[in-house]
Amino acid sequence: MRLTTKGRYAVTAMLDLALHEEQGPITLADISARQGVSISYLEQLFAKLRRGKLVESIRGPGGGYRLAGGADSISVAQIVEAVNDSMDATRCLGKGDCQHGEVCLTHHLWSDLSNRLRQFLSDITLAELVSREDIQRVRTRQDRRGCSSAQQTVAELERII
Amino acid sequence: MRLTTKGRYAVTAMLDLALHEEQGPITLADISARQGVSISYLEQLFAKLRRGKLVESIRGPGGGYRLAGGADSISVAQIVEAVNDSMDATRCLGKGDCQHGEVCLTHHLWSDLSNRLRQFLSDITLAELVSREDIQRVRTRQDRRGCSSAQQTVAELERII
DNA sequence: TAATACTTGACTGATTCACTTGGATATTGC
DNA sequence: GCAATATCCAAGTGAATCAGTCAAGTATTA
Repeated sequence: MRLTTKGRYAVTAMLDLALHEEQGPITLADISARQGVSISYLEQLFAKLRRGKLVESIRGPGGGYRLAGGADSISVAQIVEAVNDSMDATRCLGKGDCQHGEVCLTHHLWSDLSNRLRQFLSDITLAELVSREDIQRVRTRQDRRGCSSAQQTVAELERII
Repeated sequence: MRLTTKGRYAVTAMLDLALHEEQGPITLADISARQGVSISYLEQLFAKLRRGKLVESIRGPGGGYRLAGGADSISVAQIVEAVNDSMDATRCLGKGDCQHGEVCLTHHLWSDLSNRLRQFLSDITLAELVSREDIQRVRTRQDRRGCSSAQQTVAELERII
């Protein structure tokens, strides 16, 4: 399980899709403008998300992308694994070159950790992320700084609801 | 929070250190031989782990590295953050270039997820990883394949105990 | 038929990864 | 003091990945 900025871009884009689900197909141009990622790069990411059956594409005018399933059926782990092609086969697995036992031991410890991390991210769905933040943002709005201001609150909530 | 093979190497090396804690200072040559990572690369990783005060070094013959604190006081999150220098300042934070509100929204959703992940990895200590695996490995020894064989079990357990 | 928007492929500069080389410094045992 | 050990440190390297560009397609709608 690898977690880089690439995965973050993918999750962010999928979140954007989830937030505008009711608006019909979303174009990459929209996501690019809102999230500050180049269209060309989004194309690459969505090609993989499409292969992973996480999004559906509608071609032609009025087309775009939409979530392949409900936001509650798409986990963060799925998104990250879709864009990070081919996780590294962890040395001993498959090749079986852990004669000493020691190599295998710590490898297994890492494997255990990696599985727990994957499970953790599998339990977090897009829907859950969005809904949690919906509640939290209204409650702690006044305490924040930098990203948000009082004027923006209304506009943002309008988009959510 | 970034998670790459670099972080995996670091965690694996620290696990190796925790497993041989009672043997006194462990040399990088030992870790290199056991974990299959080059000494020079380990040097770079341990330079950062040392700066992060996660390990202590003893120079000269008979020297090596040992955990700076107890294995129960060192978390996986600490290790990963020590070797991955400087997490990316997530665009809008600081610069405040999120006029539209939308950029900030999904950014905040990601930030929420990132914090949860960090919390998750902060709760997992080296000691917990090692002890959990100790129990698990004996219990499920027979069910596994590839990495382990019946003959290796005794040798491995001897090293643990 | 023209405009829209996805699809695919090749390519590029920048960065990171994993490693190498070549030293220097500190400590130990003789 | 001297040689062996082992950490420290800096620079550099090939390969891979990142993030983006460019240039063609194809499918759909108005």
